[in-house]
Amino acid sequence: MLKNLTERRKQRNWSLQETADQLGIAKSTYAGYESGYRTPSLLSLAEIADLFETTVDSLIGRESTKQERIEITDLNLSPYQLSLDQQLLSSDEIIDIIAFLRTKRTLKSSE
Amino acid sequence: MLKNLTERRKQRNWSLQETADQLGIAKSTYAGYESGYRTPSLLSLAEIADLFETTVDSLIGRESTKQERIEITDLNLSPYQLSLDQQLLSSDEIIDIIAFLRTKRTLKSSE
DNA sequence: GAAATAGTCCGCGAAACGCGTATGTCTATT
DNA sequence: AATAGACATACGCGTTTCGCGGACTATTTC
Repeated sequence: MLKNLTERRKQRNWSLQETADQLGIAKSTYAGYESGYRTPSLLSLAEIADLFETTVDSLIGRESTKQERIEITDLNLSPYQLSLDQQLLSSDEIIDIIAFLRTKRTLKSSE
Repeated sequence: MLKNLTERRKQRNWSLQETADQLGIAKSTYAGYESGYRTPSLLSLAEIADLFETTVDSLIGRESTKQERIEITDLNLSPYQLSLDQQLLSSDEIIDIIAFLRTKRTLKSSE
């Protein structure tokens, strides 16, 4: 069940047919998504998100977790960049931090 | 095709079986997602995103245009927490990082 | 009212899913 | 060498769900 799909479309004054045409699918298919009778393929879902300028997470109603955990080793896979004193951390600095922290944690655990 | 699914799992040192168990699906099903041979249902996809603490958009490779900058000195004011190897950084560790990096930067700039 | 437009519902054939099972690889043990 | 266990990969089946075209209904326009 996609969230607010009808509202998004109506805000743009698009008909079911116009919207379906833009997505390259049948009108009845698109209508099925709005009514919840059908679930789009992932590809279609991404296209719908593009068309309505939103995220897939938003369309499927996934709440953004309040306290978001960022794994330092995954930084390059994430949409985040760390900075210190307004200066972005270089990848070398990130590597240094990882090594530094791991060393500290090893020493700490052997006490 | 889900992005970096294998890498995400391996970083957590989970086997295919463990991961599938957490998701409540068959191992071969989960393996199919990693290899790209199968596409999960939306419900499963949301669960996978939850498990790996990421967004569906990220999993399907929709680029988030936001490259969000996180200032380390402001971490306690932000909705983010940093972790290393799945273990949250303590406030002492954050302080250590700040000191460590500032020292490195000072040395670097005096060369 | 008639015609055009927009929205809803249905059932079919095709596609894709989740599953259990079989097989392969690697490591450790006997 | 043979065996066992853990993990990963591949396959094919039955079931489910999809996208589609078209029929039908509702709304708008003239």
